[in-house]
Amino acid sequence: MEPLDLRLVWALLAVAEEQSITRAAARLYVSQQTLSAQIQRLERVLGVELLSRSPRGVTLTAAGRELVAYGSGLSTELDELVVRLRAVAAAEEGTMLPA
Amino acid sequence: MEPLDLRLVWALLAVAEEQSITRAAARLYVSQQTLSAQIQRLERVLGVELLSRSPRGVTLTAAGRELVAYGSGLSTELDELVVRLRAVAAAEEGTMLPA
DNA sequence: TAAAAATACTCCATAGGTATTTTAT
DNA sequence: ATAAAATACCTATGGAGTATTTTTA
Repeated sequence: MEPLDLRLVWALLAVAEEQSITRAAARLYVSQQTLSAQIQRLERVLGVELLSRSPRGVTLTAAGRELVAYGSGLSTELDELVVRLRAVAAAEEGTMLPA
Repeated sequence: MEPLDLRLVWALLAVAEEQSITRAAARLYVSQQTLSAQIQRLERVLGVELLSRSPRGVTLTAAGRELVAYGSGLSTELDELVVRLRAVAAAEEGTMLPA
């Protein structure tokens, strides 16, 4: 199975906040077309529609809201994880005997 | 900041189980060189050494063990998430009125 | 000195950009 | 008619493979 690309989840978070692919794209410094394709890629990998499209713009589906909720928490968790890893690595360095 | 690529984390899990890049590579159907590069990429992104290398093979650093522990749980969580998303999507479909 | 991992290189898949078309109010 | 998203097409970055070299117990 194709693995979940977290960049695409972060992209969805931006779309959710802006309630617009076009505006989120600007904020992410990518083109509207690219962000649109990213969301489609995410939907294809998950096999689930995340956005309802109309010429007025986009709204989250129930699955989209669920993923946004999970993704927000995950984003925080991963940031904390990286900090922890670096702390652990630094501590291990400290246990090395001087050359 | 460069985003964490989960495929690389799954690769580390395989290396941890096999305690060997070469054997893990075989299990993942990629070359030893590719898997070696993947782990280096992961280490570069995180800014942390995950493996201690020697001609005898590899062993996890403290940070490597921490990431393996976190990654194992995450793998399970994400599988469950996908199942949940599909269930939610199916339920929403059900609420649509027939055309 | 030999096994395990790292490096050098080549190639190709795919993510991203630009131009354009489609959609539905 | 118009503003938003989708599609078509092209390009280039970087991930994967093969051959080879390096490492140290």
